[in-house]
Amino acid sequence: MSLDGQLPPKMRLLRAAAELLAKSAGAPVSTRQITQLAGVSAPTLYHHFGDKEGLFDAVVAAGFEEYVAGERDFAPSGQPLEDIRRMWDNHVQFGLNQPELYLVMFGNIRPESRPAIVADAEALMEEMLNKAAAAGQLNVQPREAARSILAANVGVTLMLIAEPAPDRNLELSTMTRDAMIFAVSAEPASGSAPGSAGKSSVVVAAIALNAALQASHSDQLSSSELKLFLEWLHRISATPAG
Amino acid sequence: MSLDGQLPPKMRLLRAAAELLAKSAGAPVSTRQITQLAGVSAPTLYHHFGDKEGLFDAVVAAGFEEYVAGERDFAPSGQPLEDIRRMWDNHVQFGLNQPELYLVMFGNIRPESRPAIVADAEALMEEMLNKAAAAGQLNVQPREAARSILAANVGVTLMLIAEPAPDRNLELSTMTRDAMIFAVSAEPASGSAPGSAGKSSVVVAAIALNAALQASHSDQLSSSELKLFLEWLHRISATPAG
DNA sequence: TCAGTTCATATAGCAACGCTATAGGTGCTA
DNA sequence: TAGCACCTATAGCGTTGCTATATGAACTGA
Repeated sequence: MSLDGQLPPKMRLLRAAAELLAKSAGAPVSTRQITQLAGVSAPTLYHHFGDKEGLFDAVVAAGFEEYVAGERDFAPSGQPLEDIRRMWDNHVQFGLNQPELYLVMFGNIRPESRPAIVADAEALMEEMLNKAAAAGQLNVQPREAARSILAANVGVTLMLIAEPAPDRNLELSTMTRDAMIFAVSAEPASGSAPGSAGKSSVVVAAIALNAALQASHSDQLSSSELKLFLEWLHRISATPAG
Repeated sequence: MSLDGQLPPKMRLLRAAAELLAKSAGAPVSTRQITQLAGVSAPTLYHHFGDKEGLFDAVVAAGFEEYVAGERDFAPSGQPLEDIRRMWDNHVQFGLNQPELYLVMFGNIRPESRPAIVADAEALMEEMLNKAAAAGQLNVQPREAARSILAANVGVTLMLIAEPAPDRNLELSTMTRDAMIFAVSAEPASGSAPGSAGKSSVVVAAIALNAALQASHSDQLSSSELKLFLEWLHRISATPAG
């Protein structure tokens, strides 16, 4: 019933709390559950963490270290904006992997206690944006860009967490990500996208449609179809909505 | 000590809960506090709302109605994208005015219960974006644009709530707002467009057409023409680039 | 070696919590 | 007036976060 008897009680409490929190689906986790799973009695918790909240803060801090480690993990690609994309995706993935922890970290932020984490997360992203700025790829100050991108990143992740897992559509993330990165960048990562793996499928679809229509050789639509298609388009776009 | 004795107990409970929640700064609010402030005894709460959570859900529902009313309040400017800006600002202001309520509404969303509110908020924004799409001002589908904009809007609002009030810099909001709106809008301010190097006017028109057709008032195309058009569009956008 | 001190854990229990079994009062309709 | 819903209150159950107090283990200095 209890977690490994070998670890010190402090660690066992941390792991028990994290485990129960992850499984709790939002329901409150009691100190009695935690201490029982840790194989420890009540006062031990208060000796080490002072508070229930203190314990949860420690869990959050541990989770945040894991987050930071993940954000630093990959090798820099040499293209700062591409690295920002990876940081974004990594952030989203962290949230989806540990939704309860994420909700505590970013969903419950109140002015009196939490923003230290937010500030650190911002600093992490700002660090990367500084490289982009140095390379002349930014049209706003790195700090503002970092705050803006992180805010959008958090919002997207919360939205995805709110959706039932089977319905989750990660295109929301890639689309918002690319919109934000483009908005702060000085030069559009234009058509010849470097390592074009990162392009959103919306853009791909748009380019595909464009190409199909421009090229009269399209084998998707016959030339007569195309002619009709364009005629309809014209008819409709010349008409006020309604 | 008790709220107006004239209102029915159900209302008094709602108001007491809302008031205590607003003042609580994140600390939990007990049913005993609520019932005492409402001048009512414990079982009354459970008679009307079943649960503590039921009461809080009712508070949230009331808050959401207020939010929706605010989002519909202003007269349409005739420029859909300008209206989207106002919706964004209104959203942020709502969050800053009632941070505790907002955190419950958007900061604690879990897949099992909450997303109804998110879906409604998305629908609200999608409604406005449909007008933009019909006017040919969008380069993505209104639903995707609404989800993306709302996600960023929520993220920004949470970030601003997390900051101590004196330090709040609303430029984070305006900057992110304009970035998102620009990213989904069809008309680049100048030069080349987002990630697009050429989101052609054909694409924009196609999206506009799609929006107009969804509204189904269209007498511009016969229903058979419409069906064919949508089939072509689907064929084309399902085609890999190049 | 051994008292003194500090650290770490346990027993037992308090006040406050969410909630409910039960019953009494009120205003209808017949 | 009887009967019946509806609404509210008294009292109390089990659980919660937390603590007053005590016990054992490990280190310290003389």
